[in-house]
Amino acid sequence: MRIGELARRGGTTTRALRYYESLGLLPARRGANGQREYDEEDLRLVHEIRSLTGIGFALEDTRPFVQCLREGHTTGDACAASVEVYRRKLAELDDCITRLGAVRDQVRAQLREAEQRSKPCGR
Amino acid sequence: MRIGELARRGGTTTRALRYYESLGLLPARRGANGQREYDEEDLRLVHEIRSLTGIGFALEDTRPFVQCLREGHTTGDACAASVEVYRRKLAELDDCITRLGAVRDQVRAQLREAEQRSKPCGR
DNA sequence: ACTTGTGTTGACGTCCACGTCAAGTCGGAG
DNA sequence: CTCCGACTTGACGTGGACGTCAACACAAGT
Repeated sequence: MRIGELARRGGTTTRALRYYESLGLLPARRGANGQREYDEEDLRLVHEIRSLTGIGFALEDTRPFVQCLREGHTTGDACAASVEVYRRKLAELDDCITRLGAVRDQVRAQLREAEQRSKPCGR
Repeated sequence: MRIGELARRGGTTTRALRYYESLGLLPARRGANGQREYDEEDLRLVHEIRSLTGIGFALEDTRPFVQCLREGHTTGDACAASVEVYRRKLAELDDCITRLGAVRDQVRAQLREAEQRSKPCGR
């Protein structure tokens, strides 16, 4: 299959796929005419990349997962490096959520305070 | 006072202050030699901007607060537009936290699953 | 033969909040 | 006068994940 079909079936764009290739994330075989040639395996890789980035993973973070699939594992997270990324992301997420929660509380407090000042008179 | 002092006292850099000016956020008067001239009022504005961006507000979001102070109010959030930004940010934060929480749970589940697969054999 | 669709590469644009660098100007101290 | 620090402007870089455009080649359908 060519890049257009892979893009459609993978839920992305040809531009993104060429970009992935430029990062060495998704190298492509070339046909006689120089066009990129992909197979069903590549479609799996694209799905893996998309589902991970969709979750909020950076492209670099998807590399171990893709590598893992390419090594023949049935899932991208069957390798230690992928699991490590999970762990790191989880820690990042926890941290981020905690910080955002604190900020939210702070903004909430400021908002209440501002509202109090604006209508301190009856009711 | 000149830009260097304002930067030091405001806890930022001269580069940032010039950038704020380029955005029309913090216009500066100019002395005879063309140098930017600031006063204590500007320092307050800088503090307002810094404390808001420090919380995670975008520079554009600080505009109503700065404007509010410039209109003579004692706090930047004394104006309706500022309060509106509070509300919007609060909603954004809640939304963001919710989504991140869902992602975290998802990653957690995937992690557990991957760990199960890796050592399904006793203990 | 012609058009349409799909492919190719490369380069530049986007968003955000500045950092960094270059080359020059200005004021005051010694 | 010289030197230093502070100031000026402008241009380019950063990171992430592509979007957009140019200019071209190739294949299939009518």
